[in-house]
Amino acid sequence: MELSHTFGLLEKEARRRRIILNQNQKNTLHAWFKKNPNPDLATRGHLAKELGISESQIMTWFQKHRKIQKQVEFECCLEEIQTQGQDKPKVKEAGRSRTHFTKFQIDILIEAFEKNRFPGIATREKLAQQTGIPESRIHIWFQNRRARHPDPKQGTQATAQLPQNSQFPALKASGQPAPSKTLTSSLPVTPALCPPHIPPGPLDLSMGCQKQLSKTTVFQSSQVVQGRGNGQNSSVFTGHLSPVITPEEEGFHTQAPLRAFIQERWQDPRENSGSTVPPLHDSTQIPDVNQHFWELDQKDFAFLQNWDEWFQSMLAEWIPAKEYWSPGKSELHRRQAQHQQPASVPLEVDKTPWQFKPQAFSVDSH
DNA sequence: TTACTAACCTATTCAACGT
DNA sequence: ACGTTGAATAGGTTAGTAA
Repeated sequence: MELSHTFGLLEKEARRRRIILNQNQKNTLHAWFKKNPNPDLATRGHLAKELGISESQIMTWFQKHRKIQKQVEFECCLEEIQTQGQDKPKVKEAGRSRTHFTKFQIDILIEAFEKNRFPGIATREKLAQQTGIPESRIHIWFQNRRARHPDPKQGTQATAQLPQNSQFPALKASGQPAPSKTLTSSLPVTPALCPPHIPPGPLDLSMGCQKQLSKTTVFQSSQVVQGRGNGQNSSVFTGHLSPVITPEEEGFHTQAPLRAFIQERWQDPRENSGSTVPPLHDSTQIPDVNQHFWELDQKDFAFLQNWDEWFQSMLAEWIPAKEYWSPGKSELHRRQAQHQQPASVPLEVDKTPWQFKPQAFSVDSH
């Protein structure tokens, strides 16, 4: 099977995740929301059947709209307070029903969790089938599990604060390379590989570029390799450690933290990183590709060993740009939106240490 | 190109339930 | 009362799609 076909399947699977609700569905949801903004599981299930979408989508929709409603109410409340100095009664919270998982179900979930902490929709749906638990509950279960059972493979990272790619000017400003079939070890992937012992340098990179600094203790590498070079034509890789190389069904558009993914692959990158459901009819290409990447990962390891050294040099290079980080994030976004990039910030990837990378190579040579 | 929004994430908090 | 853990919320991001 052609690699492109394999990717086609992955794309199809990835796209399946985004479903546009039609007007009828929206109307129904709005009607239900008016009646009860906090439908219970049974109601959501009923709605899901009625509308022909999944219960978890119903849940997401209601979550979103509760948020929106709260915001609207808050604004109204503010107005009222301003005009009358009165407080508004709180919205009554709906009661919670607790799902009781059997040992059998828990065993299946734990097994799946150990294989893959970030299951995609296909995996979750398969688990739902296996266990009889609604997919949305499985989603929640994994969220809770991740929160309460930190990955031991990740070690201590309480101080490992590095900016997300999305806020990282050297990466963001430079943009992703144009889609091509050439697989370059481009640097967007690099921040995900930050060692946990980044010294607190004079330039706090968390400033203005790390969200929720006070709360987040683990660098979220989840968005690091989410380029858009994965659309219709994507037999494309940006970042050779990108999840796209995995047969994992959500690999293409995954938001799962890449760190975990990489670490899993570091253990045995030739293995599927944990998908219990490789949705490929013919995945024979994948191990070859992964073998290819495994060899490249060896190069990356050498790269990582030099991390501290060049990170320091990068800091030195960037210190003059410190004022760039001072504005809040919104300010940063505003500047980016207005293309007001400070001259002191390395905008071209070629001028940064990010260029420290293995050679580009092609994956479609056969 | 831009706005909207579905889907996803982490962190935190609430609350049901078993001990 | 307390610990465990399912559920919900807050606040964020990415990326697909329609306007």
